[in-house]
Amino acid sequence: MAASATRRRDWAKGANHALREAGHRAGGAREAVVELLSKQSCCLSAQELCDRLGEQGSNVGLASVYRALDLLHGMGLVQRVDLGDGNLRFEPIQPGGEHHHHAVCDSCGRVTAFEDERLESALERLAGRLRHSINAHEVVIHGSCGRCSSSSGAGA
Amino acid sequence: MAASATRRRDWAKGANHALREAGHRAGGAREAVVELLSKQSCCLSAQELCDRLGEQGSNVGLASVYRALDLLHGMGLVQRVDLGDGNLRFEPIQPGGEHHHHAVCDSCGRVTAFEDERLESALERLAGRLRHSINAHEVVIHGSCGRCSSSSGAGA
DNA sequence: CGTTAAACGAGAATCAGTCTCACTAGGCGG
DNA sequence: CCGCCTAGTGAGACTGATTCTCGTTTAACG
Ligand SMILES: [Zn+2]
Ligand SMILES: [Zn+2]
Ligand SMILES: [Zn+2]
Ligand SMILES: [Zn+2]
Repeated sequence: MAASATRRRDWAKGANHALREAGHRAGGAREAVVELLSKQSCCLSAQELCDRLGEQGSNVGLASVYRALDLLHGMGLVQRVDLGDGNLRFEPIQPGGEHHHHAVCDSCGRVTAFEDERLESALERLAGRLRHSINAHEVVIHGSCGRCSSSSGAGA
Repeated sequence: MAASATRRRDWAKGANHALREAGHRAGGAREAVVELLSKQSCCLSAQELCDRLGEQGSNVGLASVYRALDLLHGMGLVQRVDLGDGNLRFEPIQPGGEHHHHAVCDSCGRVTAFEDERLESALERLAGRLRHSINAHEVVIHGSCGRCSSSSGAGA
């Protein structure tokens, strides 16, 4: 989908702009993280980001990746995703609010992203019933992916 | 609520029974973990469980706590709760499906448990729309708790 | 009781994430 | 264009949660 590619490019542009606005310099490592992040369709761990940057020739330190992610997270530009395997992952937050959640297959470990409009509105309505404002929400489903559940017992 | 106390006792009984059925011996450490877990209204970290057991006189090793939790989790008797603070927490899964989710205050760090029937049914309906079976789900809300949001701008 | 292997406790090992520090380089006035 | 100042950076030390290891304990079963 071309629209999504455009959106990602916009996200990178917006993120860099926001960083400038907030008084941050244009460091190479951080821009590399932003650019790589903008190309992902789903979440990556800090280590994965660091490795991929290395493969691309940008030798970015892991600490810088964490620094950049932390900053971006603090500015509401990326969300942390915790799939329960002990590794935090990160993905861009689209300004339009478009986002997805994750389903983890407990048999094969595969992570599937899904969007669901009804779930989102259910979560919005939930806000009205809680004495707690909702800045962000995270939903993680555990179960068997289509592949594993069709092949009968889904070996652990 | 007495019903809930009964349910918790039932959970402990059921968990111990399931462990026997699965061919596990009745070890003191594991039983202590099960019993302590069954008394909690919300999730605890492994370290907290270990500390509390120590206070009660049961000198249970941290490794045994992890072992027990891992086993129980593998048997679908406890759920891991990840609130994003780097500590996994654990709580019993009630066989009846009654459970709650968690809202984290990004200002003060307080964790609030909530139950919401409508959210649960929304999640059940979601299952029908995904090519992914749902064995478990986890919802974490981030925002400001009632206390923090009432005191004006709720610091980042 | 004696045998056997699961369960246990203590501490070592691992590993994601954070912190430190000397060094590099972006931004800016001269 | 040059040099200063500080934010940004990379390597590696550090931390703390979780897992692994290993010698000891003890439940289960005859
Ligand atoms: Zn994703
Ligand atoms: Zn699968
Ligand atoms: Zn609060
Ligand atoms: Zn639920």
